[in-house]
Amino acid sequence: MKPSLAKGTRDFSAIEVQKRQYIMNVLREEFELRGYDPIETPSFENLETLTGKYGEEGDRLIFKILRSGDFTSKIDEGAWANKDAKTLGAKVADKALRYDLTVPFARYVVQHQNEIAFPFKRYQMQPVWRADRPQKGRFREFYQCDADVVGSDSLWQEVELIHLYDAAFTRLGLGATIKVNNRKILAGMAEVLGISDDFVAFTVAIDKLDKVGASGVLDEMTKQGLNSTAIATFGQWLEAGLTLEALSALLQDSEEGKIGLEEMNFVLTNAVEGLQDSRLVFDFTLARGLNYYTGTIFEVAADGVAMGSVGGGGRYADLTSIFGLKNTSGVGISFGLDRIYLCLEELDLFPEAVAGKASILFANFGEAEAASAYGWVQKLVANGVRAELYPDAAKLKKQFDFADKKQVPYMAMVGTNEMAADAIPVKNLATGAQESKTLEEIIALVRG
RNA sequence: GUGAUUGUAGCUCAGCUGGUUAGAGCGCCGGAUUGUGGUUCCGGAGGUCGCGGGUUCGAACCCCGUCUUUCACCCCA
Repeated sequence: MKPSLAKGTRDFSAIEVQKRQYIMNVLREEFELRGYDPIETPSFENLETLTGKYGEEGDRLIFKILRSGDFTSKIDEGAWANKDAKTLGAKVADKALRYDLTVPFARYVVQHQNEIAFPFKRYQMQPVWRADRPQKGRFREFYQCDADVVGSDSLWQEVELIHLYDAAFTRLGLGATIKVNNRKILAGMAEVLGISDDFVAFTVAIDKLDKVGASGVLDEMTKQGLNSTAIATFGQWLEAGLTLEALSALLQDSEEGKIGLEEMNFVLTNAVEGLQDSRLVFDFTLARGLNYYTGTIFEVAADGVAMGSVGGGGRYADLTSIFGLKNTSGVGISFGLDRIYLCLEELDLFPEAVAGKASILFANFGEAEAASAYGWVQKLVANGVRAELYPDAAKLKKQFDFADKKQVPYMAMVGTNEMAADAIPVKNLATGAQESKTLEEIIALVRG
């Protein structure tokens, strides 16, 4: 059988894992500095925990897990004959791989509500799965690194999360534009236009502004069947420019819209203080597809790279109520590890040091010599120096080739003459220089 | 889900208009060279031409289906 990977998945080799760990270490430090604690949840959940949380499109992209028993007996003939995928799906599968980290987190909070102290701040770095078609920067298995707070309505949380984004991307050296909006502003616009019932279609159209332009957005709205006078009015708004100032006049008659603007102003004025390298911009076209967002929403684009968003998030006032915990508002952000990786790679921003540390390989000259060499290896390892013995008494050429390929910088030669010696020949493989060294000298040399 | 695109040795790729036994470079294994590598030279192994069907005297090449790759749309990190 020919080995191959499942669609949209990847293997990670040593250097890639090291680079990924570098990113995760930065994120972990920034999370923990601000009081977020780590949790983990299972890779799969009950199907009903996940369905209906991500919108229609999202439901389609959930990876379902086939029931392990005799699922065929649970299907009645009528449903099978109708080929109704939705009903059949629930019969055939009752578990699913997690689609994001937010919904499992909401489930976690409700289930552990008596053990945790609110406001509860957690971070989580785990893979998620989506049954999407792969393309640039899009995989079917990828990592999200999330920070969320639940149990506080305070807008200071939003401010902190913006600073968290800024601090992380600044440290990674990745120029980032943090776009923010507020769902209540969008809702207010729909309300004033009298198209609240078509809110989703409205946001989908608006979201395309930078891609298709103003006329494209209006065409899209027409295609979605929105009220034509509303579309015309919105066209005038677009022409005049939808700044925060303009919106405060336009949304006078919407209570929700006014609240949204208030919130947005608070977040913006407080978040610009102490911002490092990232740009923070209000973007009224930012909508986000996940339908559990209710207030502030975030999205981060990396500067200088053509890549989808490298992060996103927002406030969800009521996500836990689906699981039975009311009046508990949460807000959180997500870092897209895989896309951040691609950006850092493309812009050549990984530091040299992520590659493996220095180490030393002991050549194997035979049974007795190997035993002596292994004694050296043990002493070095005990002193925190990466050392290993070549396991077989192979030809030296082969042992050197191995060291080269593994990029081991030093090789030690414990031959018959050195078996009892206090100092042994150590060769620098890059320069070819060879010198006799004691244990202390080797420790100093390899540690650099 | 829609529309394109890709698949030949471990890797990167040639392979003419359909015509004998499908090639190269790199890598791998062995030797020149039994305790000092990277160079060089010599030899060797390695291929169901993604898979299934069809057309043809004959298919890596043409047709259909399918899987896979990459890209765009939708949506998203």
